[in-house]
Amino acid sequence: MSISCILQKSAITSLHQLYGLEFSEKDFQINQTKPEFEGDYSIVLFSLVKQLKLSPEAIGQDLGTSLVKNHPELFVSFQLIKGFLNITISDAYWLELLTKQYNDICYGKQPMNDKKVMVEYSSPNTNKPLHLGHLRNNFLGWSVAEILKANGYEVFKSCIVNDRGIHICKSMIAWQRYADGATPASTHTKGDHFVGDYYVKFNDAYKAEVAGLVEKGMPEAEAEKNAPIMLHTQRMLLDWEAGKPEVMELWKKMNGWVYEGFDSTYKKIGSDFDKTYYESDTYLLGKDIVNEGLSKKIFYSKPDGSVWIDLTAEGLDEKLLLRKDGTSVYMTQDIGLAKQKYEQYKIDQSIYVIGDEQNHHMKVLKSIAQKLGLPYADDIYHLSYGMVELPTGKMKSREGTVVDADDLVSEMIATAREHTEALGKVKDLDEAALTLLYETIAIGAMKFYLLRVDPKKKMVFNPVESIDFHGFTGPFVQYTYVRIKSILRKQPMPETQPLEAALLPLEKDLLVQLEQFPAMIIQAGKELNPSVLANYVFHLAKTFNGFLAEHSIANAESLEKKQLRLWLAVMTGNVLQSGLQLMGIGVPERM
RNA sequence: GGUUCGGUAGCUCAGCUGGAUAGAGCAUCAGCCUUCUAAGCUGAGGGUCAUUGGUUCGAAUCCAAUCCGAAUCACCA
Repeated sequence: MSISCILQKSAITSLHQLYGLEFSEKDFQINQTKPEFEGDYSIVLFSLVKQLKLSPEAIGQDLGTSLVKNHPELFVSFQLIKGFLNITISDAYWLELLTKQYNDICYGKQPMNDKKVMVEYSSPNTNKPLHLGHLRNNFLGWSVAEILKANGYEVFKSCIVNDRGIHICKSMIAWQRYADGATPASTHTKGDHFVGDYYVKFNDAYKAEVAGLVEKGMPEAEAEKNAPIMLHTQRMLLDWEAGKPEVMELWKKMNGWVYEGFDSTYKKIGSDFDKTYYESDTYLLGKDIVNEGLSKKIFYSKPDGSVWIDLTAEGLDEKLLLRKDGTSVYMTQDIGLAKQKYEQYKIDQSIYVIGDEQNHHMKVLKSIAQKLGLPYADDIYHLSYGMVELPTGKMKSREGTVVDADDLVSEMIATAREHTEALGKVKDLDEAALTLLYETIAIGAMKFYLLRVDPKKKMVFNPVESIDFHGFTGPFVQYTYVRIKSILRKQPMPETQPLEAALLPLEKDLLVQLEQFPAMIIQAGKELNPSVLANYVFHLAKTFNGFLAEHSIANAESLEKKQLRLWLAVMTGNVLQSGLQLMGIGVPERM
């Protein structure tokens, strides 16, 4: 239990002893004491005034005295300033924390809680390469999964690959028409980019055909429907659904190229999945649920045979679930897949990491599940994140302003190399170690940059700012870790002795922050928000650097101080490493 | 038009379950490398927390209205 929780519980007990009244956590707040005042944690007294009909000063005096009397080993003194009761925690408490936890790799991790969660993220289309938006999604999903693990959940990472449909046929048609047998290997192109290029070629050809038809006097809307290449593509989709061998073969071949490309990108950015679903396997799911809904009269048929649900009472609209020809739509298969996940993995919660443009869809999905009375309906959670924009505005594929994931990774690695070479601190490392180092820095910078903001909010990706390795960045935190490692390599650990000397303010600041790490993990898990950790880890690194500028470890005033500071360094290093790890960011030993 | 989300320093963002003089980073300016990695540290300037009203001992935070911006409201996925 964190010290602020202990303080709150103790205060509740003291208030009961003093005034005979029951209070709860909601009745008063505990804050960290502002640096300009003496003390570590503050109890805000105002909210108690009304209930106790006493002045804040009187309450503070009573409460402070009682706390110190009841727990002299924890609370050594108090100061009463305006309506704030500032409590000073004993050095013994902080020293004990350090002694017990300084070298515990698992510090901050919560015990297993028997709950199972699935986190679905990434969800690529197999007709184009991954871009910046996918990166935010991947980093978020992976990090949230790790954070949940640290909170004691059993977590399954899943991915649904959008590998079928009209858009996939588009690149297939274009390849048939224009590739003349070219392959990723023959053109030395990464498979997903190769296929993506044909998707672009399709759109160019389609546009040209539409323009041609319009020129001949056809209205635009009609031209869009009747362009030969589009009709051709639609025929191919029907052939695909009928399982026509040559279409299936082409489809498998081209998707294979894409997967090869995706695999190498995923490997580079450190994304992985416990289970991959393919839409080609799941797109027929959910039809049994439609029948169930019809028999329960939750769904209804229209005269043309299509099946709908009326959600107007929920403030939503009517939603189609089965077309008149009996084929299912996006929503139908999502309902089916939700059920499959629940049944296969016995999960208690299903988290979907999907952009906020699908808020409506996910709300409808959950609402349908609830209406059907499905047992897992309430456990469907949409982790909705905002779009990534550029300083010039939104990314638009039509205008070629989409930031490609692979390009970005290569640029970041190149920048990391430049920086590192310019500083010249690791000239003695061999080529393999250097390659690893550049990747660790580059990927760390990208992940930190995309995870440091609240996922719910849309964010601006500034290419210039993103390659800055100073300040509120991943490399800054990594660098702090590297400094710690460097010190620990050079300073032998003195023989352990009990710590008793009084803590200096900067030493205590560090301990106060280290003590908050478990609470941060819990908060990040509750909010499904890695930015909590990004902020925390940055502050901790900042505090450590400040501490290091002021106090020497090698030439500490005494052997005891040296041991204390080495332990502080070890623990700070561990916490930085764990915190970064929860964001998918690795730490180098040198940089 | 309906629904949802957002508006905090020049820029990017914290803070939002109400609490002390609103914080970081970048950018700008001024300092700090014969001692543990300067990808660092210290300091300065920079704010009508969109606007107005309300609730409260106390509001960036809660409520209402207004203004501005975004997403969405497909027999696409």
